[in-house]
Amino acid sequence: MKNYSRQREAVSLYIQRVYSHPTAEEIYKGVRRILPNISLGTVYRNLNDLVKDKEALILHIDGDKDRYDGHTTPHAHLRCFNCGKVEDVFLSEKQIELLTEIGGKNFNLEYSDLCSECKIKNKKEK
Amino acid sequence: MKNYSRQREAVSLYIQRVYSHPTAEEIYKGVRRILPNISLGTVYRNLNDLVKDKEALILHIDGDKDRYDGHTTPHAHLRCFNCGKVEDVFLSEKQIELLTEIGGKNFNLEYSDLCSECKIKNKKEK
DNA sequence: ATTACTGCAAATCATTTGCAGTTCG
DNA sequence: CGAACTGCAAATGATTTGCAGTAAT
Repeated sequence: MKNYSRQREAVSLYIQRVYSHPTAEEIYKGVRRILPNISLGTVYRNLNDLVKDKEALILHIDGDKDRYDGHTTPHAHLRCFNCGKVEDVFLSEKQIELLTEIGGKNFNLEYSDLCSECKIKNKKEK
Repeated sequence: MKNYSRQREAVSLYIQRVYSHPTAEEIYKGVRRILPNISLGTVYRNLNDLVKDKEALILHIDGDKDRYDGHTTPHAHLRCFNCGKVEDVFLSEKQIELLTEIGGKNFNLEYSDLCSECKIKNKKEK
């Protein structure tokens, strides 16, 4: 039977509270403020469990460090090629329907572009 | 100035000829039949160059080994959760238009599902 | 001749894993 | 108690990199 440890709960809570698509290392740093003795290995183990239980998404966006997303309702991601940030891109019902038509329910859609912040900065510089 | 080595040409040719979305290791094995002394490091370096020059796509699909795709016209990918194969999913003009509307031209769309082959096997077993 | 590229082997570094001890039910 | 989980540190393995030599222009 499953054993919901304090460590798992803390990791789960952390990724639900945050919208920054953090790496394991970042989650580790954040959760350490609550559980100062948690180890990075435990963070990885719990993230993997959460992904298996479909309570989190793992994003293999740039081939560097993996990122995690505690929000599992369908949406897309935008990776900024200026600052590296990963931003959520929300989808309408119609868009979700069309994506599901192409290849099924389990889709993963990602873009590289400037994020909204860098787009604004970019305009000002002209 | 750029220097188009035999190694680069062989790697480029290989990924253009093949539709299997090979890993660097697989490309290395394939290219070694033509250039027996090529090294894995050189394969990686040339793949990275090809990606920079937009002559290839790099696919970070399952967080394991990266895969490479020599076909850069817009299409999606289906990763089979039974056999692991990565299959091309072709898109209509209309679908490409929709995807471009959501987040711009540089999109990357991927599904997990059974591939066409495993779907057929699955039906027979019923 | 000069610059770009190679093969080789070692380094890197994100992630996983083995183990002895701990916590949860 | 027994199973599931932890912290720690070491192992793993894909990818990158330094370097001395080679090839392309």
